[in-house]
Amino acid sequence: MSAYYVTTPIYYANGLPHIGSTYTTTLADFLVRYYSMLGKDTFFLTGTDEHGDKVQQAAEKLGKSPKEFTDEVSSKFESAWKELGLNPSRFIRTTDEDHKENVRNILQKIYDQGDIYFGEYGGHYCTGCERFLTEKELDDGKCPDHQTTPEWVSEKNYFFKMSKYQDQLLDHIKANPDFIRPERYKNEVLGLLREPLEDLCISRPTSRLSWGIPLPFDENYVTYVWFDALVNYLTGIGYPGQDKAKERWENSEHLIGKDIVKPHGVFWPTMLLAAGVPLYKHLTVHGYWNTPSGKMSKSLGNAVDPLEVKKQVGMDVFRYFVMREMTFGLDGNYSGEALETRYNADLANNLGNLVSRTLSMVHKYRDGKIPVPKSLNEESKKLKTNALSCFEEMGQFVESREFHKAAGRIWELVDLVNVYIDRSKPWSLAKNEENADQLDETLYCQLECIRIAAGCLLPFMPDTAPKILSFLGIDSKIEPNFFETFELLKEGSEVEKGEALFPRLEVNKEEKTEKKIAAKPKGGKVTEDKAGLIAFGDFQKIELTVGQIMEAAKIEDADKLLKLKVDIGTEDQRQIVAGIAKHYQAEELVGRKVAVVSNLKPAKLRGELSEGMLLAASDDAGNLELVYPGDLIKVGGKIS
RNA sequence: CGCGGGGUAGAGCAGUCUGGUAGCUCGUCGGGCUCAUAACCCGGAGGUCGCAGGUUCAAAUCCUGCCUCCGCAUCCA
Repeated sequence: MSAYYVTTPIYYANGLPHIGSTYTTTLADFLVRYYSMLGKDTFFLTGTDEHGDKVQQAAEKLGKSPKEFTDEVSSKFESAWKELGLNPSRFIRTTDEDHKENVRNILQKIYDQGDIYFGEYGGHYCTGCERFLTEKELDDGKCPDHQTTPEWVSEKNYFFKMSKYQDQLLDHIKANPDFIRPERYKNEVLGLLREPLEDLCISRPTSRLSWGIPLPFDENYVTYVWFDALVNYLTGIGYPGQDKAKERWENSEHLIGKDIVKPHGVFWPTMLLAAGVPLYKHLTVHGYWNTPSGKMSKSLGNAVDPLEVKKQVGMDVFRYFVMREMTFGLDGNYSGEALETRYNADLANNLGNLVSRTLSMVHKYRDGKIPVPKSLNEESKKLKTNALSCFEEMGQFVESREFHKAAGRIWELVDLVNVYIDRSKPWSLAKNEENADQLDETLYCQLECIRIAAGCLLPFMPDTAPKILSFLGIDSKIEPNFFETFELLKEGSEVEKGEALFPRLEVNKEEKTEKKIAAKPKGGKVTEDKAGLIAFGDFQKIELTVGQIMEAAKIEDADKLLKLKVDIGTEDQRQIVAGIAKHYQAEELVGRKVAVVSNLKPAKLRGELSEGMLLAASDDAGNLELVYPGDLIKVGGKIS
């Protein structure tokens, strides 16, 4: 029995699962389920990354010890995955004792062989941020957050001789084309390796950061980020000591998002080479989920909450959607509308309806008992051929990590059955007793196809697929011949009528839509009718307030933006960033009354928080004029 | 000349490495069927593949130049 070992990144312990981490973890869960079906010994690792200054600071802010803080966060992660039906074999924490020990052992080994040295590290240190800023972060030589000039501080630290292993890694990548995939990311790493690698700073002095794993050879330092975090992939399976660990490692796959290609594609393999550990087998990289209007981010508040999605449509639908919708490796768009379209088209109309119409016919024409045909005609044989190759062909797409095509292959079969039914016309056959054999044949082929499709669907939809199989009177334990025979369902066994698997979602009925669909996370969505008109209720959602500009200033480096402080009658003034710098000078705006959209979701523009927008009129000639509410209504007055 | 990713039917996207009838989903129009979740089936309309050059018998695909959109502060897949 061969092994399969998959990991997700360990998630940093200062947030909660969001669409990205849920996507990665879902893919891992899918792969584990798939390879388990093939009879492999699978292991699935995820967990939390708990050391570092961010965590230390976050804990301090809450008046907690780092350990208390990470205990809470990591347990939230753990229970969230459980809630979402994602079941790792181990949930690792970088604060776990075996991990700390493992990290120290590996560090010691690499240190002993001379690949870690003590050196000087210099940088722009901002005391406000309590960290080094990169050249890029500096804004005209100053810290963008504190507007202070950082001090040039040099610090002694330990460095890992990454450069020593650069060529070895390059050779490995060239010799193993699927080491990093999809190809675009392999090319990215090859690009990084074209330049000489700098050695990696792997420590922080305890005087500055105490929340970490002490270096085994110098207790005045803790290890910083790379060894702490990446080594978890070995600790998770107890490498090298534990049984099976070696075989698992030989069949390991790291699943990551495209933002952390460099640490996983460059740092980690060189670390492994230094540690004398064979390299992992695959690094599989996926793209980002964006919203139709741009990137998703916590600070913009448009991030999708997976637990909310689960509540609305269920995890199976989410799983299917993310795997089917995104071309693996590229970025994809996540929207309630797209989800709704997939749901109705693929799940309700095709799959759900196919199951429903088939079961209904078996009940109507054969009293709910499965009939077995005497022979198959050409049409049925063609269908059978497609069904029997479905799992294997899907598997080929899974192997190449083209999940969208793997899902698509199942629907190729589903579509084919719908066409088959239409051509066979069982409802006509049922009218004449002479056609009983043909009717048996048609119904049986439908049922067998549904059985196989549901089997293929198991890793995609672990709740729904077993349900379909149970409708057919079989359990979801996959026998070795499950996908190889077209004669598995037994004559006379009963099928259930089954409830609708995926009730259609009604489009353009605002209330239902808002309730059922995972749309934009807050505020609901505005539904336009065909003439582009919105309902009065939609308009009412917009809160307009009379405000007065108290301060105005131009934003550096932005030719259109002004930063304004606006009094709208509330206790605190609102900061609003407005794109009107081409039409108004900052000075002339102070004191001016304006109409403000006061319940707009805050956004950051050029790093400045904007908590609303100003109403302005414009024409094709490029003129723009702020809407002016007049003198009668005081600041804070409502506009409607 | 900062880095990276895009620009292909009304919308969303494949296809580009490995040139050779431009494909998928949704929408739309017309027809069919009635077993089914107003579903399913058939057919049609709709594209100068961002622009301009070049290589080639042949270019969405290779080469050159240009235009344009998006991401690159913390966080984060």
